[in-house]
Amino acid sequence: MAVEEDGLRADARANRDRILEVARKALTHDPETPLSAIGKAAGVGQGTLYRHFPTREALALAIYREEINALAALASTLLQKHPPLEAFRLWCAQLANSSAMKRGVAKLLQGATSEDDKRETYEQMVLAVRSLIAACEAAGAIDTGANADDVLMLLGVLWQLPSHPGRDSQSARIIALIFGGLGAKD
Amino acid sequence: MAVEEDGLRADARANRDRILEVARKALTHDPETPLSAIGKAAGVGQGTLYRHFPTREALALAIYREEINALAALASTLLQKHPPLEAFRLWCAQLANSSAMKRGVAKLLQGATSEDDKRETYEQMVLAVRSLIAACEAAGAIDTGANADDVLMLLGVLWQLPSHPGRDSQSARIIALIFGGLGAKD
DNA sequence: ACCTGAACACCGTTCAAGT
DNA sequence: ACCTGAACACCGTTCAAGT
Repeated sequence: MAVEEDGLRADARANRDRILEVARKALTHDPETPLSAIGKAAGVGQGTLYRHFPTREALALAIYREEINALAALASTLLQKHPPLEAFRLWCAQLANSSAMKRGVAKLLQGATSEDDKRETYEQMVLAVRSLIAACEAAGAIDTGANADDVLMLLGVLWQLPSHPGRDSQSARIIALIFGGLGAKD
Repeated sequence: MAVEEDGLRADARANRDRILEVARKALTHDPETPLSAIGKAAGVGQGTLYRHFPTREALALAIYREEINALAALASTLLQKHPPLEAFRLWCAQLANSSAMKRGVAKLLQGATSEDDKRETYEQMVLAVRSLIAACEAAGAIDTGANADDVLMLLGVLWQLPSHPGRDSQSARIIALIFGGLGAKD
């Protein structure tokens, strides 16, 4: 009767979820928390942690996947409720604020094209940016010809900004710079 | 009679130089080369390596410091020989091509403001960008009010680009985007 | 089919002994 | 004043034994 959404046995799924929950808190507090400490805090053996997430990177990816999925989905939502350029701006602001992931995912945007699960996550983000660009172009709100990969690369610096007093205003300035590069008509 | 340029004993200086030389090759080949392997390859004991460079980051910083100094110095050289906007463009192109450092220094631009030696290196780069911006503004070649930290942050992605077939053209596109954001008149 | 936890390997860090 | 290299500590990874 148990619903097995992903073919995992119930206890395995429970372990997986518990690891993710513990790891999210631990890694946002200190990105270099020993995996052994996470395993212990989650109450699972070393082997269990390692089987679910073969590497530290795989663990980080699993943690942030939901958050990235939500961001990607947000693009079309915003496009339905707002004029294209406004939607794009709101999306960028949201991206800058999704500080939970911070530098954890910055690496994804770097060597992104290597492994499969990385590529998949990265592609979602590119598609979101591409749809926002396309809508703005169609509305004549920005110049044509912008490359989604390039823009995402630049937006990626918003995740690399250290958290300091002027962080929010710096984000705003950087977004304004990028929109200027896109030829945004405001 | 020995000239001690930095107060180091002759053998200590020789060791330091040898470590840097070996480390440069090893780390550009594989950024995660064990420090112990570098020590062995340089023919020094573990303790010697560790005393000269207390952390992996300190070693990387020492390696790239010359290269960064050269880049920073290049700004004023270019400004003397070319119109401001042209100088800025050439400088960015050079920055994109200084691939020897690649991702090694990308971290510097992130949490840059933490330790002292990092800050010093980072400041050099900011000053270079600031001088280029100021010259362009004075010549009316770009809009006024751009923030050097922001621009350097964006230029930093040029160091994060993975090396793939279209890398050079992507660099050029990204630079063009940034210059568009600056309001460059071409 | 999945878990545990001891065992192993590796690497960064220290430090007593040397020159 | 600087170096060596063995010793230590820590952490990622594996695997035989369990349920």
